[in-house]
Amino acid sequence: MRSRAVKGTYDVLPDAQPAWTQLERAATRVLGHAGMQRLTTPVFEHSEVFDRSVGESADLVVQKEMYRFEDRGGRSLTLRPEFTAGVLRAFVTHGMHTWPTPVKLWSLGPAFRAENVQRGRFRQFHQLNAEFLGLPSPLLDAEAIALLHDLLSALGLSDLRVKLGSVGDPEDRAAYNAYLRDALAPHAGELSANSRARLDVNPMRILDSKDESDQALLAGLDKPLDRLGPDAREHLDQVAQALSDWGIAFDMAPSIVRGLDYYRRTAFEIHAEGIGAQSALAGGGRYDGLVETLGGPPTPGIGWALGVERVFDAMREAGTLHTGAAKPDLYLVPMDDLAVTEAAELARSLRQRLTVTHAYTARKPAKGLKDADRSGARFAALRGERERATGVWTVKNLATGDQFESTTERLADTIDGTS
RNA sequence: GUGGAUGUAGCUCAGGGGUUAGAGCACCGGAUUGUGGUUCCGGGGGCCGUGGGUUCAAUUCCCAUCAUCCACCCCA
Repeated sequence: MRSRAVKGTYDVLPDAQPAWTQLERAATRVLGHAGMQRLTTPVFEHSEVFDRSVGESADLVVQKEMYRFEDRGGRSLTLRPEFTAGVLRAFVTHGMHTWPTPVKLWSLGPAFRAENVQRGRFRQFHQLNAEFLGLPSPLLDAEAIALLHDLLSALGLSDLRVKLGSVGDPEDRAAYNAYLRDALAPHAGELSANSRARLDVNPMRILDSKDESDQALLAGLDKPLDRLGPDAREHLDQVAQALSDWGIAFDMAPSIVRGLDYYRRTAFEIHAEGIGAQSALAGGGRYDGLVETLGGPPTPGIGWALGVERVFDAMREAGTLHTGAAKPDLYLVPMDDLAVTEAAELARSLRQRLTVTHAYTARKPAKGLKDADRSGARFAALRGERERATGVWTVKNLATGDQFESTTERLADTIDGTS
């Protein structure tokens, strides 16, 4: 029995819970005000859902890094490595194409990838995901990016870099891949091993390489953005125009690419400084055609996912992350056995209005007040023979040291009014 | 899969081939049989990650292994 969480997983202790509340509230407000609705889907799906969405040319690693298992009925199931496929599966399952367009959904929860861990990267990690379905309009792309930006701002993050690009339409991508392949093939021997493998499968991914000689070879070549078809170019320009109109700063990213096949046209990422090598807080893109792949009607869509752990990391750097376990309003200290019963009963009745905890055994006042202090309570109320004689509790404001007596009937009012 | 760093108390860490391994914080008790935080005193807690090797002797040195962190890789 190893008393340690599985590699790449972690416990969210009471002290860290407020951050999750903070995130959930911000999302509910910012996304909710845009008419987005919350959707919760299962953490696992039939493996086929992810296989179909991932596509054929995606790196084999993508397959390898999925947590996949057989259940007792022999079904192949997979823990979701991302949200999009499951959300779109639900879109199809529930016939959401008949809902008013666009359908705008957000989700929050864990996802799973069997990767090696490092700062900002876990095996069970969490994403806040958003999908905007049913319209090809560039306005929807801009809205998606703006909402992501607004949500991060609401969380206190201002030092952000928005990178906007486009992977083009499928035919643009095919043409660009062919161009890259032709241009690089004569220099295949100079490419890194990884990039050489990609030359066949998905040459665009070579743009992601950090290898210096790879980048040197790429330096003189056109970027995907240089070779967009007129439609994709027009789409990107309109997204950029909308963002500019709305005052959202961004950088054009000429060589932004995606590992998955289903992306087309708009692709974007948001990065933060100061949180280590894994600096991408969120990323997304347009995936017209994916719903169809999953068995639904042809439906355009765009979406993004925000990495919760990385966002918390950035918020910690920015000093905007909420921390601290919840503390009671009042801590009751029984000073004899009869008072123990009285404290339990009083706590129960006061809990309609206040957060109340108490000692479960008789305590000397010094110990009881120490307990109260450690609980973080604002007030302590003590009860012994002396109080019982007059039907009161001795109440002490633990911050100021002020002390007074109060009947059980008035206790809640007294403390409410003093806070 | 690769590289580097680190594994000693609940936490953060110091130490060092030689008898019972230390500090701060935290925890428990006492000073305090009706008053917390500050202070003082005392106490409980450790297969010094694991296995092997060298040695009269290993927590210390060596090797392996596992784990953690950071980075590479990868990144839906």
